[in-house]
Amino acid sequence: MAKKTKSTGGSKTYSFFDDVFEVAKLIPKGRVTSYGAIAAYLGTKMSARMVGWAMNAAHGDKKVPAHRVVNRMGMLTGKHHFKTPTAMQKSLEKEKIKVINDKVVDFDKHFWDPAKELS
DNA sequence: GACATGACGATTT
DNA sequence: GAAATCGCCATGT
Repeated sequence: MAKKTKSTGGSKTYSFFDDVFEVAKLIPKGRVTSYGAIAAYLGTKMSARMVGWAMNAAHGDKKVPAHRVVNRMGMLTGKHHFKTPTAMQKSLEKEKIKVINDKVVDFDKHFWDPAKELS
């Protein structure tokens, strides 16, 4: 995490947001993770809310697969923030991830824990 | 510069 | 067992 703190000259008060982006980008295809998992990986100081908020900021960064990040129950809570409400589900289905009722099927199987995978 | 709010989660009552 | 509350930091007004 935070390999290179862009804070330098970065007028944009970056911080852990950058880390969240990094982790999000590392999510393998066909896998999903939760806000809390990322938060736990970055540190207890991080709360799931911040991760979600970070994703909001990630809106401008196409490289950030926000569609692979869902809440603890595997629900696509942030789909409303996408260009279209169905873009998120569509993207997941494209990766063989079934989504029913805005919820990821077999979330446990598709769950990707950065703390373990990136350990 | 202070107040309110936001893609959540865990703990406590 | 369910509902209510706190925590956490950044952003926009």
